[in-house]
Amino acid sequence: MASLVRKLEQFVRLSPVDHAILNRASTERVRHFGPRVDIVREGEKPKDVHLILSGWACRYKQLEDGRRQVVAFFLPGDICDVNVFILREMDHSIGTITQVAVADLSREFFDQVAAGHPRIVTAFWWETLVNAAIQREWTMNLGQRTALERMAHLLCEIWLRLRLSGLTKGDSCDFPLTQGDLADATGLSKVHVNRTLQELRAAGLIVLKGKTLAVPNLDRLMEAGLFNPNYLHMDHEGRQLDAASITDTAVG
Amino acid sequence: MASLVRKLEQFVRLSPVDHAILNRASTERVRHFGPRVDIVREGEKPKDVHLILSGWACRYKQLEDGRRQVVAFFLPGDICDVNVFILREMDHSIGTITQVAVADLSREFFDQVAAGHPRIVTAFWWETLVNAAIQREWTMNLGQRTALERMAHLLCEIWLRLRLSGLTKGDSCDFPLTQGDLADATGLSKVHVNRTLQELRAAGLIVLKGKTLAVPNLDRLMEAGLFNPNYLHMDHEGRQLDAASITDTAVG
DNA sequence: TGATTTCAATTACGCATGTTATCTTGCGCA
DNA sequence: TGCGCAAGATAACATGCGTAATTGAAATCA
Repeated sequence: MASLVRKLEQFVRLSPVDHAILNRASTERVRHFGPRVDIVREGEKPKDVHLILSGWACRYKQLEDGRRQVVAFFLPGDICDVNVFILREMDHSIGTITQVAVADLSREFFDQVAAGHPRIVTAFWWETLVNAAIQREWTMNLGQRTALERMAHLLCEIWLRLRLSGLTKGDSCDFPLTQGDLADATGLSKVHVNRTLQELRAAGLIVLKGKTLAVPNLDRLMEAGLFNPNYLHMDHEGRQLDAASITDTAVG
Repeated sequence: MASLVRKLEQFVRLSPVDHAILNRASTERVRHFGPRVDIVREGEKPKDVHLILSGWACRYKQLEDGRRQVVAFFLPGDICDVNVFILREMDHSIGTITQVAVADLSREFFDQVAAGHPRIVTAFWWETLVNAAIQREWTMNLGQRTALERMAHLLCEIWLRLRLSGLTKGDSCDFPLTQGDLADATGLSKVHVNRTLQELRAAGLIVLKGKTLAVPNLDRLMEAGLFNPNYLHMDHEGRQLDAASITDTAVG
């Protein structure tokens, strides 16, 4: 729950009671999954909302002939879909990338929040709106950007989201995605993902080896990806994010 | 408001009071726009939520070099973004396609709904979740489908959404999108949109002339677009949509 | 420790789609 | 009624990216 609270508090200041509520929700009903495993499958009835406590996961859709599109990555602190259970069936699947710990949030939890915890409601709306904005940006990414821009853009996004949750150290971070994952997320072939990564490496924009990514110069990577961070809505009401607020935020 | 209520009631039965609330919200503060005009611009502070009363509009994003991506189409009865005003600035623009009438919904309106009208809250969550699902499907469309599939898929979606709001007559409907609009939405060039439409016409899947689209055989068009309507979540709690429920729903 | 599988790298070749350009058709407006 | 411009159609040519196939390097596991 550390990552979730840290993230939400970038946006709304939560009360001690709010903290307690979130803390409780994210320690009850925790499940663990291995890597490369489905948490939820398309067609199932949505039952709970999933909060990623640790590990990476993704949301994906698949065509009958096997073509697969990753439509979102979930990092620690991400909520899969606030209030999904009002829908009859899932229109996509959620699968793990690495080992993952998930907290299941019930309908009752959301009812309770809606009834008496307006700041959490606002924070969840913010989460929902940002996720929608990310999905739009992915549409833009796939529709208009070249392979190189697209890849750079995706890496910038992941980088900033990790940094917001305190999951980067210096200029590097864990990066468990395979080239196949990146291909499914960018709509490129694996071969072309490989070519594109080589190009980014050759330009000195990334250092990607094993399961670690380093970004020596974020500004240059952002330029290459035509990346404008506005859609992440990482600031609020005049509170700007700077290095200090990112690294110093105390977390209950 | 007719289209909005008709649509929402596919999902939740609203009380007479709910009707009155929605009716009031959509008759106060109505604005009219000409075709090809911006309603909201990227970077602005979101002030109200927009409900499209009549006409077609779109949500789009643009890169500095002019590349433009339409990330959503708005049809009558669509709400642009429930609760956007909690964000500091818009990450995209909203522009009209045709003449458009818009009702502006205030923060106070949403507070009032949240406080005392749980069915409307649920209905708005449904609207939000469906819009998110549509955006995901667009990501899939751009990332995995060929030009022909992509175009067929888009046309199926628009067709079904129009039908849900009672805006089709028989097998045809108004269709004000230019090939340029379709290009911006599908991520294809205008030339290739033209080629693709020719191909759909030659296959007898669509009849598109002037500003009118006819779909002689929806099932075949859906096959061509690998279209699975599940993501539109047009049914709920065992209530299936059939021809009757679509055409006979009484609207206040 | 070797066997097995997954992931990354690389090459050769083909095609779906983009680009540029020109021409035609349709349509709003004086 | 016809001018003027936007939208649609068509053709010739260019290319970014996909496909298929092979090899090598890591990770996983018996």
